[in-house]
Amino acid sequence: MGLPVASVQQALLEWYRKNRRDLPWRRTDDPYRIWLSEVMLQQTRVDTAISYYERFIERFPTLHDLAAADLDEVLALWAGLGYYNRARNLHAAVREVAAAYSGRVPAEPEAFGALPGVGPYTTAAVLSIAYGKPLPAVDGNVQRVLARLCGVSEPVDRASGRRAVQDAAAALVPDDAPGDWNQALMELGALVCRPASPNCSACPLRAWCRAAEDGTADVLPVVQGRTAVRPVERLVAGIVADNALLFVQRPSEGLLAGMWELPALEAAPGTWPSPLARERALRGLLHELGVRVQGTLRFCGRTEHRFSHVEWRMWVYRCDAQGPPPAGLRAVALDRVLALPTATGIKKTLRLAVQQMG
DNA sequence: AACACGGGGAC
DNA sequence: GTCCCAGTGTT
Repeated sequence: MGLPVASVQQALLEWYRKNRRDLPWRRTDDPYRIWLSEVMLQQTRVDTAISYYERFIERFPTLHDLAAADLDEVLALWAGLGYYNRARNLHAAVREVAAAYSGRVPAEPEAFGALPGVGPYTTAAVLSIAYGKPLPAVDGNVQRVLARLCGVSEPVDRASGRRAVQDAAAALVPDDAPGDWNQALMELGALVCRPASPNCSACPLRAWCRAAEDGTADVLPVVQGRTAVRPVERLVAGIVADNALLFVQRPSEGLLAGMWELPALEAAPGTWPSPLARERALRGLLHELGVRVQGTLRFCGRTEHRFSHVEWRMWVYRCDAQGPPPAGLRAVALDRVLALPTATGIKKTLRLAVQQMG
């Protein structure tokens, strides 16, 4: 690699000890809490995760508290954070630790890394921070920092580029303070070696940085690209019966698996080109559900929600119905709807539907 | 190797 | 609008 490893380590660790942010999970040495923070931080910014982490720890202070909890309550605390399989996997993993390891988070990479939701990054991060294991934790920040530091020009989301970064990370991780080192690399990526407009003049590694020398900091890391977002139109039915809104449950697999939402129709853009077409489609849905509609369908408004791979373009309607909720539908009192712990994409439709009731 | 899987903040 | 974040699991 050609890097003076000891000098680089010392420079970055010194910078970290002066510039590290005071984050809640940095005030503990409890492996469970460190693990929770790492799961919440997967594909999630620090600022977003903090309040969720605080609420979670308040409700589940120990691993055993979480293991003893119902999944529904765990998911309710996770609502709005996204990637809900993280919560399911963590809950299952914690139960496994409680049962198979009497509640002690395993310190061996093979055992810990075999738990659901624990991949290579989380294994290295948790075991280095909680147990001092010298494992290189490579996340998006580290990928960017090392691609620039070492001048990796291959795409970092391809095998060759990923391997180059991984090798660099393995060569750099120190034996004595691997947890601080891994966090220092990530902290540098978050505060200085940012995706856009990196602050190279403030960087403790500038003297050794290939990208700074070559002037390529703004083009590294090279990423091949991601798959396009697929647009989907949705007709959403706010059905009011007996002062309550009717909900249906999403399929147990896939996007927002198992969550409750307002009944909806989904199709490719252009399927319902006119108000009449939308109303006719919705009437069909209501009939299928076994809802006895009373009066007219009323348009409440449009809203959009972008996921990582799909975009919902929604029309929200409301109507009144009579009789008890048909099988499979669940009634929620209007004044409780907006307090429901649910995904943001669903919450947007609820706000529209309830707003129009006023 | 490619894709599914949330949501939001920065530009 | 675009990018991408303290990634993992499935196919």
